[in-house]
Amino acid sequence: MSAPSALPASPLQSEFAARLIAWQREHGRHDLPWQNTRDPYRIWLSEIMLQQTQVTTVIPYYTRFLERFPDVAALAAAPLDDVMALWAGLGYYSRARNLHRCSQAVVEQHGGAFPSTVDALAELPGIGRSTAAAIASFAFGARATILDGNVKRVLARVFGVEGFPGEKRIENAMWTLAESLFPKDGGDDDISAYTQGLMDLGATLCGRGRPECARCPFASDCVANVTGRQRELPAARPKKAVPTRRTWMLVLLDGASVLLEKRPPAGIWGGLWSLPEAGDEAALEKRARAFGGARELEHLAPFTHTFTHFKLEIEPRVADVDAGRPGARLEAGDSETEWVPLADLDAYGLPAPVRKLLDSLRGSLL
DNA sequence: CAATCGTGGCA
DNA sequence: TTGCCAAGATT
Repeated sequence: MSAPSALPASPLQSEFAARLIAWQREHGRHDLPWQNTRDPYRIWLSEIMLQQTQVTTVIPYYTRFLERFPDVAALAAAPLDDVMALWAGLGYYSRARNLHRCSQAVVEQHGGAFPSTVDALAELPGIGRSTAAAIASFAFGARATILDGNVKRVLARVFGVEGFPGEKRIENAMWTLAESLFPKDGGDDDISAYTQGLMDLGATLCGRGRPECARCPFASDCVANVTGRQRELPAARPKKAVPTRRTWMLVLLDGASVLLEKRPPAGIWGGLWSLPEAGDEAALEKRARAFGGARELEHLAPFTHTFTHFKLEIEPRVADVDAGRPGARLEAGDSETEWVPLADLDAYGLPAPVRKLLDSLRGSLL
């Protein structure tokens, strides 16, 4: 076990864990909904939801999810559509698909009990190295370090790690550093406090905006604080141009029912229900006719939805089913479609902008 | 290994 | 208003 060659040795390395554990016990968070349990199911669920997602966003989803699926067997037995509906709005929907697959793997391959080692956990869908370490350390007291966004920020500042942490070489160095800092001894409670302390320090005192260095247990040793470079560490992500895509969405109404189309299992909004789309006005008119819609498409106000990697300009169109036309209310093509009463939309997993669009429409129609 | 994959909050 | 990115994993 040697210090990472790319990083300078710090006198802090031997004291880091003990100081962090003490700080966590005194000043860390102890009452989040997924704390004060060693149930690997609850811990796993929270860790998956918290991937790239802030605590305040997760809490209501977590509560609802646990009510509906109180244990891994209940989740494994549920239809994927039900899981997607509960996940809708939380984003990164591959997490929900992998969550469902993972629950079934736990039931079918592990007898319904989560494995207790980092390596076995990391074999499961949706569980990578850091999430495996979080679950294993919280639920089973395993001696494995996490490395999430909080830890990267703390390490970059305290130890002065240069370079963008998303870059492979920098991330590798941080894994080595994080492992070298893990407490050499201590029981399960110490390990939990340590792992939680890494997260708490990054999420509370050492946030991205204005770190509260005066309250930090590492203030006197922290490279960023001592050199006044809190704003420059960790290095920012390299900027990239954000491309714009454009899509036409069809709100096809039959009375108080709307036509939904299930999205492909992979790609953006994979596995959610959405509105039928087309790449231009004429193609959407053609699709509307194929579904039994009237010829005239009413224009609604276009709007833009911004993703991390691109902007999507949405051109919404509304049409009614042409009741007098033979073959009205068809379900054409090989895509999966359903007519859904507007009052039942809550049971369907819709993309956030589609949810907003239909909610506003429902308000004006009813 | 760099790109992909959501959404909402906040500076 | 715009930019930035949060308890990352997968391909």
